[in-house]
Amino acid sequence: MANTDPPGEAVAAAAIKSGAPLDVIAASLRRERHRAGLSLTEVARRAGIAKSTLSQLESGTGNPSLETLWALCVTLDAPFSRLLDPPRPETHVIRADEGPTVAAAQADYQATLLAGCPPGARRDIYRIAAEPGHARASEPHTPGVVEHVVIGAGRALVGVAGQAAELGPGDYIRYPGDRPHVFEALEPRTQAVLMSEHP
Amino acid sequence: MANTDPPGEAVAAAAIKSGAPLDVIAASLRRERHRAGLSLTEVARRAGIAKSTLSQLESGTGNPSLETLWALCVTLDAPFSRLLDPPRPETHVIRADEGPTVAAAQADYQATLLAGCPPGARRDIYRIAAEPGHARASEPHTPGVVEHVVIGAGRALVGVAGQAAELGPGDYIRYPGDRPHVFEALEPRTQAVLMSEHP
DNA sequence: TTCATCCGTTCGTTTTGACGAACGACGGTT
DNA sequence: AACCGTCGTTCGTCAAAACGAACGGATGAA
Repeated sequence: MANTDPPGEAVAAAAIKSGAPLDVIAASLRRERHRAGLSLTEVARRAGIAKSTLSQLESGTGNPSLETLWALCVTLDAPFSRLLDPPRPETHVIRADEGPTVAAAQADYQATLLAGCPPGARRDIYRIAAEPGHARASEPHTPGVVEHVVIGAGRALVGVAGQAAELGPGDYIRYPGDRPHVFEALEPRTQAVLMSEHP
Repeated sequence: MANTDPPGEAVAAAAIKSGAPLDVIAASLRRERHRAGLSLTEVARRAGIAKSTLSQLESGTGNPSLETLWALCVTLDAPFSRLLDPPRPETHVIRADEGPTVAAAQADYQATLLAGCPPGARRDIYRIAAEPGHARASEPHTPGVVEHVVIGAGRALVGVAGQAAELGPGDYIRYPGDRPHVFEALEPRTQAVLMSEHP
């Protein structure tokens, strides 16, 4: 497939002005600077760059070098990724019987997407409801993915295939998601929270 | 505090050669290119940059512009952050009665840190065990924080103070963590998973 | 063997990002 | 009023990033 979109997350790519990282960091630089309560002059001084350079960057004119960007990230105490996505938080409730069901291959395994990967985050949160039966085997995802699971009720065999652990209520496991792994309910009405974290 | 370290995550900063993002991306570019099974010439062609430029970047010589980096990220289908941190995932289990208990102001509210903010992520995962009694009120955290809660057992009143929702097993809520918020158990032995997500 | 590709690196040229000085605007003192 | 300091922008200069052509080496086909 061709890659006409920004890297990172497909969802974020769609949300943000496509293919224009310059405008994005321009806005982000201003935002982060104001968040820190600093003047343009002061930030430029601390970062060791000319304030003219910063001025142009914040106005969207310019194509900063890695060193320049790095210096700004350091002084603004902001990770690189924060300069590439906007924020937005609000309260949202999804009841136990609501929400989009993502995987229902059989009726004995249901994954509900609670919080899909928005711009700025690299994780998906699912609610898992599973019944005993065949194990739910997952193919490896993209490299670097880490999955976190906390059991809410019931028991389940979870983890990398061959090294799966038996978990009960309250138990937590973290394992590499880029290898084959399983989720097998051992008791009826097993519930869990699964977080898939992309690198 | 002074910022003599690379941005992003302090832990990563310590792990990686400090203050030298150039060497890091140099190695990352080679790694990602080989992962994609492409030649230097081919990647340069697809990215629309001179292969001499890419050659110098991969050898650690050079200070790429944002546009150049972006083009490479797109053609390599790699998020920005992947070029700045190495990988490392492993399986880890924390049993229901294990793990560092973070907050136990009273015995009726316990938060256990399951996965602290590692390099590359901006979130903490907690297991909450609470008993009815006084509400657990939290002061606002740093701006932009979002909290996610899924109830595992029992019932609880969760959310921004004044707009809290009553949740039962399987229910999910997401709310801005940078405003005062509460977690009040309504039934004995209430269990939940809480994820605090930093911007 | 010779020829044809492809690989990745090196070198000279051109484009451009970073710099520093100067600018006008604004707000607070004296 | 005049003066001071700081704000953010604009402009000319210079160093450096990106380019394109040519290079030597490895591989495979004629």
